[in-house]
Amino acid sequence: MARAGINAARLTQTAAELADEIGFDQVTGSAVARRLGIKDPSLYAHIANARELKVRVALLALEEMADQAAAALAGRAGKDALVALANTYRDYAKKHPGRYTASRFELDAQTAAASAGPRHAEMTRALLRGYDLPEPDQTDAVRLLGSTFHGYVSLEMAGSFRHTPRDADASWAWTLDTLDFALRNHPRRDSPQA
Amino acid sequence: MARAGINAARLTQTAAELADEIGFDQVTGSAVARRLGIKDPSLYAHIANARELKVRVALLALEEMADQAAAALAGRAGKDALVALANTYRDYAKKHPGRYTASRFELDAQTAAASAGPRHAEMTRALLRGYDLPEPDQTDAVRLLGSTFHGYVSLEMAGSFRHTPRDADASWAWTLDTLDFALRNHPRRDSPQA
DNA sequence: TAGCTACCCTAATACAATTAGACAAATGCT
DNA sequence: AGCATTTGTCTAATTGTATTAGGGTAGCTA
Repeated sequence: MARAGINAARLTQTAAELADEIGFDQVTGSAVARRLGIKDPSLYAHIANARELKVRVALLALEEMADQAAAALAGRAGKDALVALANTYRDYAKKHPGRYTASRFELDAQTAAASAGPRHAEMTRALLRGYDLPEPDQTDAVRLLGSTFHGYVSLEMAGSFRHTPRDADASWAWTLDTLDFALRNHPRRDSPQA
Repeated sequence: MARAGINAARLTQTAAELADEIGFDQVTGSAVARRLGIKDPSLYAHIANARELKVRVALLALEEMADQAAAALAGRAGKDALVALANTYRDYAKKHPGRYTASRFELDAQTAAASAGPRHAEMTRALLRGYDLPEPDQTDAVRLLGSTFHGYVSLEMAGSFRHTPRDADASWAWTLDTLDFALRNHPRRDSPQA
């Protein structure tokens, strides 16, 4: 049989496309093999198991999002930067729902540490420098922003906002306004007294 | 063969327990049947398919959380109520991680409408009356709170906060402080001019 | 060009989901 | 109690996914 020219990157790419089409949870090694015109067992020349395929899609998504976030943040600060970062995630999820879901796939500690995951936290932290928060508030704010962005995107993706007439874009804008307001005006922790 | 005394409720209960032990994604009809000492095909006398089992666990979780939220909110208002509601979700997720994950399982529109899901939104809305927001801000705030609560809980559950020394409880408290502050002080939309 | 390695295949196993059909247990009617 | 019906469980069988073992060849390498 002729060589099919498969490698782990192509499997990952195909799995990512499939995820966006049919949902990350529906992605299966068999489906990927089928789409590439190879037999299931051939997968195992390139990946260890089906889980690795999902992990690779997760890593791809984290990296794509981090790259897009970095591009969106370039040259921006303050609320501008906040909005740019937030929209990067939301837009990515709209365009690549399967990959976005993949990005929430649970990685083991080492894989997570080596992934683009930490870059996201770093970018959020960088953005927050514009708000001049003392530690540990800055860390808390990183968590608040990550939580709200992810929560909003995932609820919206799940359709939770479709039952109320209010436009999801408008609520999103209001949410970002509110976060910006809160971070700018949140009572600062007492500075150490003299 | 003797009757095993199975019904849909017992299947659901068992599936929920299993979810908390091994993770919602790992719950399988076979595993539930195994635990109950029956054969796989016997499941189908009680449920239509494996998806229904997951849907039922999701509905159970939504209802348990709604009941606990209602109890926690009783007699509270303002920030007190906000904290009580938020902690209900976070505590439930800590105690029942599999069920919590199940509660995010995507339901079709009709099932979702008939579920306890809407109660959650109503309770959040009720709580927000203490903040006296005009519409559509109130709706936006419902979405903000839902997003932040869910986002925080799901990131924490996924271990995203374990890599930074800052205590997750402390960040949570700060987050709730910040939301309360934002909702109390957020610039109100202009009232209609005379 | 002989051989090595990588890659793809077929064959086979195991587990999950599901359907069909047999049969006994519970239920209910008379 | 006696009989019919419904219900709950089983065995057998099918399909799809994940995975291992082992064979054969394409294409590089010496």
